Amino acid sequence: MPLKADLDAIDWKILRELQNDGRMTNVELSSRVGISAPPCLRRVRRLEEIGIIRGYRALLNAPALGMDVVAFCLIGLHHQADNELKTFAERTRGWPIVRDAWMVSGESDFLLHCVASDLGTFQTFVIEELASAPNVDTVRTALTIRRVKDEGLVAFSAS
Amino acid sequence: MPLKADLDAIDWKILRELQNDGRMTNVELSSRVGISAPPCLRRVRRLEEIGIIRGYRALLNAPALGMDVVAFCLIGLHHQADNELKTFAERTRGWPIVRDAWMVSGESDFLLHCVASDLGTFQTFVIEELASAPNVDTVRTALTIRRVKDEGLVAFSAS
DNA sequence: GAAATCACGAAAGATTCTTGCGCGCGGGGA
DNA sequence: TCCCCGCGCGCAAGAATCTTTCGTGATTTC
Repeated sequence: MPLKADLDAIDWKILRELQNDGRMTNVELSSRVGISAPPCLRRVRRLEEIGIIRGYRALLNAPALGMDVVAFCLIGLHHQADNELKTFAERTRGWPIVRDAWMVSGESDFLLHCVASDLGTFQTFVIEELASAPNVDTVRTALTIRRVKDEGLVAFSAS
Repeated sequence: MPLKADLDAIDWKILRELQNDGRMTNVELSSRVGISAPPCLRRVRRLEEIGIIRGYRALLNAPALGMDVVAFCLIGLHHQADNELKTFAERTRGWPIVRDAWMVSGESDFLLHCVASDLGTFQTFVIEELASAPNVDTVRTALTIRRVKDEGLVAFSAS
């Protein structure tokens, strides 16, 4: 997985299109980026193989699935030694309510993106699991009201 | 977009599979969930039409694309009247560095997920755009060190 | 109990995927 | 300058997939 891959303008167009619609057919994609289907497919395969494209995901509507609570938690630990950080990171992977987690620098050590069916479930999780976990010092919570912007991870210029 | 759709066990399996691999072919998907291809495709189309599936997205490797800085910003506003919130929400949509944004309740009013090519770009954005924006009171920043967990938005039981 | 509704699965045509191959373009080296 | 080589595109064809149509069986409704 090279940290710097040489991508031309067509590669960037492919990435932009697949970030907007990851299920687009290859012929549609090739038409949009201006080449024929076979080289387009070869480029996509290459981008997958070198790790530029990490995978594909359906985006789900959490409220419609009965997941009414989306929240972020900022966690501060008592001790930030390397193995302590790894231990907590491993713990987050065992909590289904935690969907994404980041180790961060700043006022907190971890940021957790949480989804739960209702407020009671989330509060129980925060009190009985999160705040009770070893080495956890502070837990700050931000309940989401609504999503305001939802683009892919990488921005593309308007070319 | 009904808030409560009636989904059976097969629908849930479909959602789980497509959340893990949104580009899976329909025959592969139908095989995994245990039905034949035509009804499987009809179910996927239905899930898309009623808004359970919001779309599909390729997941990109930001560092490999020269995006070395991923950070979260917690924003507090001076005034939280409805039109003030809408104004700031609209502003976030015009900032390419901001990839996702949430309106939140708690100590802050907004949480921004930001991606930039380097620290200088990000700092310039924070100082000259974010903190300088009208009505912005506080800006707290958490630079990410690494991603610790990365699942889809919705958790599925092990069935 | 009869009729209607619903969803599944087989079959077939249309579309897409995937591979193999020939061509043209651009970059060294004699 | 000319030749050779490597790279990537696009055509074409076979394989796989998508998508629709239709018949059947199960469940529900009246």
